Amino acid sequence: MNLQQLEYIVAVDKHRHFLKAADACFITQATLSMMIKKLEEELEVIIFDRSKQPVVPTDIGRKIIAQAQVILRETGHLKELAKIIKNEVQGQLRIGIIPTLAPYLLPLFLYDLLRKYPQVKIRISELNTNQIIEQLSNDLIDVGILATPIAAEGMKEYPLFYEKLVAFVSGNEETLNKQYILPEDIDVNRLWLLEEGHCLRSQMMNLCELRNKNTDLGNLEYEAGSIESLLKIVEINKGITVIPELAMNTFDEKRKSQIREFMAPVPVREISLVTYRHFIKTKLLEVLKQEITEAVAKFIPEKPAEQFVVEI
Amino acid sequence: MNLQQLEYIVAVDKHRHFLKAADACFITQATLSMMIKKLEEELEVIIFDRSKQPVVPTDIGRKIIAQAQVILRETGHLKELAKIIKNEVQGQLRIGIIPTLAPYLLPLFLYDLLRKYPQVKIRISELNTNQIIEQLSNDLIDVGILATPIAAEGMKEYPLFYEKLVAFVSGNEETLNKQYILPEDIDVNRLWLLEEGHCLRSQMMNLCELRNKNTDLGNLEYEAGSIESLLKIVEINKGITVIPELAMNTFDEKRKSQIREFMAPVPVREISLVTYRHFIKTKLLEVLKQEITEAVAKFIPEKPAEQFVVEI
DNA sequence: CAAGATTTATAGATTTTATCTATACAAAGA
DNA sequence: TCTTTGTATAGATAAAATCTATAAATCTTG
Repeated sequence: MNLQQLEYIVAVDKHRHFLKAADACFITQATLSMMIKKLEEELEVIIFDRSKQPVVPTDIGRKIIAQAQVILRETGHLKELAKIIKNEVQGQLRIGIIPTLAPYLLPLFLYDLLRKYPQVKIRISELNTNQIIEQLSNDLIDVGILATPIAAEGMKEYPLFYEKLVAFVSGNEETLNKQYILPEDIDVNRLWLLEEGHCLRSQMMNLCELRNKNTDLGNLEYEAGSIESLLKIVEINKGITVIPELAMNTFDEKRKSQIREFMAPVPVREISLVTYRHFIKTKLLEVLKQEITEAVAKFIPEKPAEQFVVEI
Repeated sequence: MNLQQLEYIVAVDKHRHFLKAADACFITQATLSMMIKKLEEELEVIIFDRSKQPVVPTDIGRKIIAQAQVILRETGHLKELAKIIKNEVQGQLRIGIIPTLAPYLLPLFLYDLLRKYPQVKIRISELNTNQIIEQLSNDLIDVGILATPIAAEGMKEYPLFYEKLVAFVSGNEETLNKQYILPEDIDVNRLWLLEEGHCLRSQMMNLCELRNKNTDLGNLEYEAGSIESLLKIVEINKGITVIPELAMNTFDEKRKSQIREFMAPVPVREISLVTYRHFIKTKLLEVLKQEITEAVAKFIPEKPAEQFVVEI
């Protein structure tokens, strides 16, 4: 017994004519006859009385056909279900995101996304790059939002946008006199860094060609835990730091005046969605990518003519 | 999509293991993988997350599997239904039966049959042989009970029993002196016949080698419409007639004393069930045959050593 | 009542699908 | 790193569904 045979008997019941039913099923009459005969043999029941014109179902046949219709209705439901479900954005998405991005990126899209897709449950963890990679591998999170490229086996990267790096300069710094600066303009001895583990720290070090150098401005030693801390230090004390573009979104005029952009080619960090091997929540990923890209486009409208991705 | 694929995903959901599920389905793991992949492609939905160990259905997969189980349950019902129905004796059976048999045969089995198979509806028409054949051809009745053989195209005969023909002799007839008689002993001029149309009439004529002879006993001309009429005439008047064995079932002693059996080979009439070409109520026919044969066996226990079927 | 039309069944060829064996690939454990 | 476990894939084979052509049966019509 198979679903087609059931369709065939329902068609014959409907048309009361083998040829018409066959046409309706897009098969030849010969095939229809054979398939129905086969079903009858399997069930050991005669479904149609072919001696009548038009053909009529037998008493038994009517019951079989009724049940066949139930089955076909249920298979219709299954197909419908699949169609609805696959287009429906739903389920849980566990996101890991680096701390230098989280407070600036998440507010840009999260609220809209949750309102637009009420069936989607999102769980966010602020993690540094290594933690994200580990948790992806152990299926503790579904997707990471972090700076790329990362050389990690089995990870897939989906670049979202390129975020400029800019300098944030203390009021009494010499660098502030220039409109555009070069990496070389940054005095590595006056550069404040994030604490160990932040990818932005290594990017800052790479940008300024700084290797394992202890940054020590006078009597203060401070490895900042967040960009906001970095900013505060520069403001209160002296020196310079490098921050990503989105961090200056909510800057007041005072802070804005302390920003200095780099001369072309502009250093940028590549921000990507990263998934591990057997990631299957493709629909959710697609939505996430779409929502982030859209939201970010409003804040990073123009792309510099020349840019280069700073290594991690 | 087909029923097997649904069975396969249900099996994988149950065993949470492709190889075990494949064994349970009596196929190889390769086939199972391919079939499930095919279903997933058709529905455009991923049903199982194979990266997990043991494999688990996806959120979507769980819903698909649940609906698959509904469908499989309904197909189970269909098979059950067929099994029950095909063993259940039910439906309407329209029987045509010759008048020389009806009042003697029907009481022997009809009541028991209806009680035994309450789902069976029986409609009986007393018809002569030609009417039965015509009504069978026109699907006005399903089965005939009559004397055979009949040479009619498309008819199928299922012999039930062989009914002896006996002589019923008036008290003042010479023939009564013999214990067993021969057809030649019957004076055709003293033989009462049934009216035209009864097969028993032609059988009587064939038995007595009588052709188109007007039977006329003195001043009475009477073509009887029933065996009971024949008996009454013989009793009241004189002469002789031929009746079938079952007609003497309810005879009192007086009547029994007027019966004379034929010497071997004993003339019998063959009583059969007759159906037309596309008869499909085979189960009902089987039951009818069984019930009649059983009932008649109680009244016609011994079969004569030598007998011959009288032609119609 | 024979000839043609209509309807379903059947035979044999062909295409499609399901299944198998063997092997690859991936992940986990020793 | 090697072995073990679990799933996927490739190619061959077996099974099935389907097709074309035609038969058989019935019905219609001149």
